[in-house]
Amino acid sequence: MSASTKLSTSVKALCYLSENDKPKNSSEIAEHIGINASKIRMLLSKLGKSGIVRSDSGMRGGFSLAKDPENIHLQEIYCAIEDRKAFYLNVNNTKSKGNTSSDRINLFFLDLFSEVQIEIENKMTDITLKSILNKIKQ
Amino acid sequence: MSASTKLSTSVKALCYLSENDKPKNSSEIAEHIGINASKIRMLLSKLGKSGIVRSDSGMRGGFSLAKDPENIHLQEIYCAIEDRKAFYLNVNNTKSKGNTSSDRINLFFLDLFSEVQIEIENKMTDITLKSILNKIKQ
DNA sequence: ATAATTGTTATACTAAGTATAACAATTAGA
DNA sequence: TCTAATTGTTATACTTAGTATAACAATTAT
Repeated sequence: MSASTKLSTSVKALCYLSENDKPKNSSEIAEHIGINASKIRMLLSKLGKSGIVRSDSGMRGGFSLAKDPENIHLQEIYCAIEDRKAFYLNVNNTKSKGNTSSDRINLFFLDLFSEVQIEIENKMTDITLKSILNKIKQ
Repeated sequence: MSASTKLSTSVKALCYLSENDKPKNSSEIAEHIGINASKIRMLLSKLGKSGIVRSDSGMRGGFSLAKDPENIHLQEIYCAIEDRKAFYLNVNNTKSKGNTSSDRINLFFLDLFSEVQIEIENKMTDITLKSILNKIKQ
């Protein structure tokens, strides 16, 4: 599952949870989104560790939002489900970490991609689950 | 080869060509960059079709820059070597292209990613091969 | 003719992504 | 205490994308 797909899938699950007071189990969420229940559990388990959702094991268990939608930021969701930086881009890393022209071009691109990275992070920090809910509701 | 690796590899090749008046063949370029000659030919062939490099077949053939470094933009290089849009991100596309909440969330992310896309393109349009050469030379 | 070269296709292999299943651990309720 | 429902995690099988290289027809200078 690509980083961007994980992100959109997580948001779908969180939007669904926001519509319900009672906990929803992974099968219900999975069916609503159209994705496998194991996968949704893997994602929501991570969101649980970051304190975005609450999960209860056992009978009558399930998932529910642990915070208000206006206090859940896209950036926070992303960090919860992904280890590496958002939309990480690579350069062809040469063996030498010296100072050849190839090394310096790699550095140039790493800097450029890192700038892009920061811009994306800033953009995501400004977006809350609440604002997404407002945009998508009709 | 990922989009970002193709881009950095192409720039390495173009920088190398800019240092030389005489055409360089794929073996020389490949050895300088530390990559397979076939691969470099695949990339430079595309850059040739976009008029960024000139390629001559046959004995004493090879590759050379077809334009001044100040007239070669990163965006142009990217478009030459890549069909799809830069750093394309996906959402989990549901079967229905209807108007379910999942569909609307997909649209939200497609819009967001498209904004990011435009910002990256603008950034790349401002960067010329000449400016990269200046930055990396010592 | 010959040798060097590009442009393109093909091959073999590895890594990443996708979809799903399996099951121990946990918990509510009979 | 037993049972059924549930999470959290690991495992499996399969498909797709990425990586590295080779092969060879077409082209061209000598």
